Amino acid sequence: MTSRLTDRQEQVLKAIRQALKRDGRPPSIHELMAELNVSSPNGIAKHLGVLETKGYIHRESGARGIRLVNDNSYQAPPEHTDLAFVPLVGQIAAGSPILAEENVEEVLPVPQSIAGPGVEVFFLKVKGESMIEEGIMSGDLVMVEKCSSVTNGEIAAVMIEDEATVKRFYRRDGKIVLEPANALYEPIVVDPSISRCEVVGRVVGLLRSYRRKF
Amino acid sequence: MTSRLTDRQEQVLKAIRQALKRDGRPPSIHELMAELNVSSPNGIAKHLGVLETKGYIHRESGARGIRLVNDNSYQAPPEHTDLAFVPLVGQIAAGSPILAEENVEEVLPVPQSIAGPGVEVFFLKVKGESMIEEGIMSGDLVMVEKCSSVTNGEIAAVMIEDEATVKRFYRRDGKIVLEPANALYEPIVVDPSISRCEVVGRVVGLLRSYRRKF
DNA sequence: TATAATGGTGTAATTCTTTACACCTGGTTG
DNA sequence: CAACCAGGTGTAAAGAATTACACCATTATA
Repeated sequence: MTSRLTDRQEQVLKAIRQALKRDGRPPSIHELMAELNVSSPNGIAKHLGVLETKGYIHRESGARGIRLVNDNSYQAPPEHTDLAFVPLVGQIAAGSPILAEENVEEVLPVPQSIAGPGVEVFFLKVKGESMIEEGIMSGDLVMVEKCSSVTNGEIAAVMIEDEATVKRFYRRDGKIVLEPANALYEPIVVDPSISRCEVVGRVVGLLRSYRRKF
Repeated sequence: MTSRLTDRQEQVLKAIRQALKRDGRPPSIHELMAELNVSSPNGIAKHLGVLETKGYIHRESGARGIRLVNDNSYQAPPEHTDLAFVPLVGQIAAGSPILAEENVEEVLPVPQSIAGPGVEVFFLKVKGESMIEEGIMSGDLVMVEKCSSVTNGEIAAVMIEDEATVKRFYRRDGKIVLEPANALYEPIVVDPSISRCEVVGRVVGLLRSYRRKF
C-alpha cells in the first residue's frame, strides 16, 4: 500500500528537505524551479500535488506552505482533507483568551470530522480521576469545542474561579451542578451569583497516548 | 553582543518561535499582527527591524524570511510535521493481512508522536464494556501497533479463533490469560496448544469522538 | 491502439507579503 | 522644553508566490 515515488519525485522531496535545512524555511516553487532546472511553476506544482496525495508532504495555504510528513507505514490516501490541527493549551487563566499564543504548547493533528468544521477547538489535559467512569482518565487530552453554554447533561469544560475542570454539566434551580463520574466524588454545586463559574466549552473528543506524556 | 529586549520585543520573539514550531515555517508579518493584536504591518516590521539590529533574528529577502540567531531553544523549523495517517480497519479476519486495502474503511490523521515512527499502526473499533475500568469504552478507537508479542500486563489486541479482542495480556503457566478491566467480566484463559490465539499488537493510543460514530 | 500517468513549457490572474511613507502617543532624558 | 525612543495606526505600491489554464512529449498499460 506504500505508494512509491518516481526518481524525479524523490529528487523534489530531497530538494525540499535540503531547503528546509539550509534556509530554515520551506522552499518556494520558484526556488525549487531553480534547484531542479524546471522553467515553469506548473512543473513543480504538479510534483507537489503528487507528493501530497501520496502522503509525503502536506500543504497549507500561503507562501511556502510545504510541510514534510513523517515516514509511516501507511500513507495518506488521495484527496484526504479530513484533517484539522488542534492546539494543546496549557494553563488557561480566567479572562485571558484561551487560544492566545502563549497558552499554546503544541498543535496536534486530528480528524476534522471529530474536531468539527470551523469551530474553535482546543485540547485540555485532564488531571485527576473524577471522570473515570466516563472513560476519561488522568493524563488524557479532551478536545473541547469552545462555547459559552451547553445543554443539560453534556460533558463540559468549566472554569470555577481560576481553575478549569471537566464534568457533566447541569443547571438546576438557578444553580450549576457539576457532576463527576466517580462514585468517590461528590457533585459540585455552584451558585453563579456567588462564585465565578463559566462554561468554557463542550467536550467533543478524547485523545490518549500510552506512549508519550503530554 | 546582544542587547536586552523590551517586554514587547520579547513577546514578538516568542511568537516567532512558536510559529516556527507550530507551522513548520516562519510567520508572515500578517500572522504576527494577528498573534500580537497589532493592526498595521509597520507595527510588526519595526519590531523585526529592532530584533535584527539587536542580533536576535536575521532576515532574508522573500516571504517569511525570518531566521532565529543564536537561539538554543529553536534553530530551524522541524524537518517533519508531527503527523501520521493511521487506517481504521473493519473486520480483521485471521490470516489475512490486516492492512489489506479491503479492510481499510478510512484513514485518520493523528500525531506521529503517538502512533510511533515507522511502525505499522492501525485503529480498531472497540465493542463492549470489557475494558471500561481502563477508560476504554464501547465505540472508542484503539490505536494498535502491530507486533507478534507483548510483555506481561500490556493492553493488547488479540485474535482468538476468528475474533479480535482488546484485553490486558498475561502469560501464566504456558497459558494465555486475557484479563478484562471490568468487575463483571471473568478473565479468559486460553491454552494456545488447543485454541488459536495470536497477538495482533499492543495498544498505544485511543481516540474517541462524542460527535461522530465510527 | 487508445488511455492514463509522468514530466514538461509558458502565460496570466490572483493572492500573499513585504516595504515605504506619513503621522500619532506617551514616556524618558539631557 | 525639546528630542528621542518604543510602540503604534493606516495606506499604497511593489515584489514574491501560488494557482489556473492551455498545450506538448514520452512511456507504460489495458
